[in-house]
Amino acid sequence: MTDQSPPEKPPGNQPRLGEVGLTNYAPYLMNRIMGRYNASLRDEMAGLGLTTPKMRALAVLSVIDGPLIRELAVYSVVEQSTLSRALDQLAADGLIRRAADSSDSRATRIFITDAGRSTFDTLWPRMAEAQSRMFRGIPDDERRAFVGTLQKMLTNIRKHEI
Amino acid sequence: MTDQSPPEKPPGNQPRLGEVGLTNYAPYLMNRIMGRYNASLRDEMAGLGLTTPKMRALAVLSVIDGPLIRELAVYSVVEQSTLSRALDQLAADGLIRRAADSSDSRATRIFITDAGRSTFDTLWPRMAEAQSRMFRGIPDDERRAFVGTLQKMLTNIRKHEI
DNA sequence: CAGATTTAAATGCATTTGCAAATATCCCTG
DNA sequence: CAGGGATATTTGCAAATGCATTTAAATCTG
Repeated sequence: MTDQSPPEKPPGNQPRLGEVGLTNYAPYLMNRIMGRYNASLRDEMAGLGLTTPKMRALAVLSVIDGPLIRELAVYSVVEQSTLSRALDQLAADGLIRRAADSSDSRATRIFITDAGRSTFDTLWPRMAEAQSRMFRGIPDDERRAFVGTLQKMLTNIRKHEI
Repeated sequence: MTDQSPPEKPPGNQPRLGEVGLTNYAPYLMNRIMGRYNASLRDEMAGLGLTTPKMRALAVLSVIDGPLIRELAVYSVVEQSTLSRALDQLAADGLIRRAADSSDSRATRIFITDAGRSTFDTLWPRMAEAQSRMFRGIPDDERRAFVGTLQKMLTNIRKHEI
């Protein structure tokens, strides 16, 4: 990849970040916003004995019933090995339950317990608040359009994912 | 904040995540998209001896000249202690330079070196590509609106930040 | 202006992370 | 149906992370 090799795609040379500016580079803005969102929940989670991976797993499990661990890893955006250990802790705390898959004995399905659901229910209002704060002063239709764009983006990056 | 205390805002009780659905909860979508974006750059960065914190610091420094470390931490979305150590490595590799602030001898300002700029220039095309991939098939005006909303969101969460 | 308080940055340390390898099982091919 | 990959999950281990503390310097207060 030397300075002389032609770019892979036609669009010519990319503008420099300096020209785009940080605040016009979407991934930067998104990382910054999510950094704050995640940090704002950390304290609340710590009070419930949860970490980010544990919370994300619970959140997904509150919506999706009995996924495989590898599916849960994708949905909850947590590395598989990290998730494996997070699940150990959640199981030890009785918030989830591992169950052997009926047709594939390599696989494990994860189910949230009543205790897990109740823990998540304690946390959810804070997550909803955090979202409201993010969107404060942004009209509903703009918000809807924004989420619509996010959904398209997820489809784009999902190529080889679940 | 018990179940009886009135909510801060009129909208009554928050809907459950189950009702909203993961794919209508913006923070979930954003975390998932950024997880993929960050992962897609990790290999490229590893080849340049960079980690996510180091890359973020370089990216910000390519745009903002000589910030204080604490400012750089905010802009680059990296914990101050993590950044401190990332800067050690970047300095050892000659990609940045620490310089005592002239008016406050507690403070340190960080400057990117030519080598640092050139390393970042190698990485930037991949970052730009990653962004293009995210936005594939999304029309320009929708993209602009999306970034506009992100900027509003950044303002919202920025309350006590820089 | 002395003492208390705040602020900037670095560091100690226990925990967390993620890559790579190990383990167990499944599936495909000849 | 045996053997050679795939695939699901866990685990070993070194490195990275982040909280809390330390150090040093600035600023506020009476």
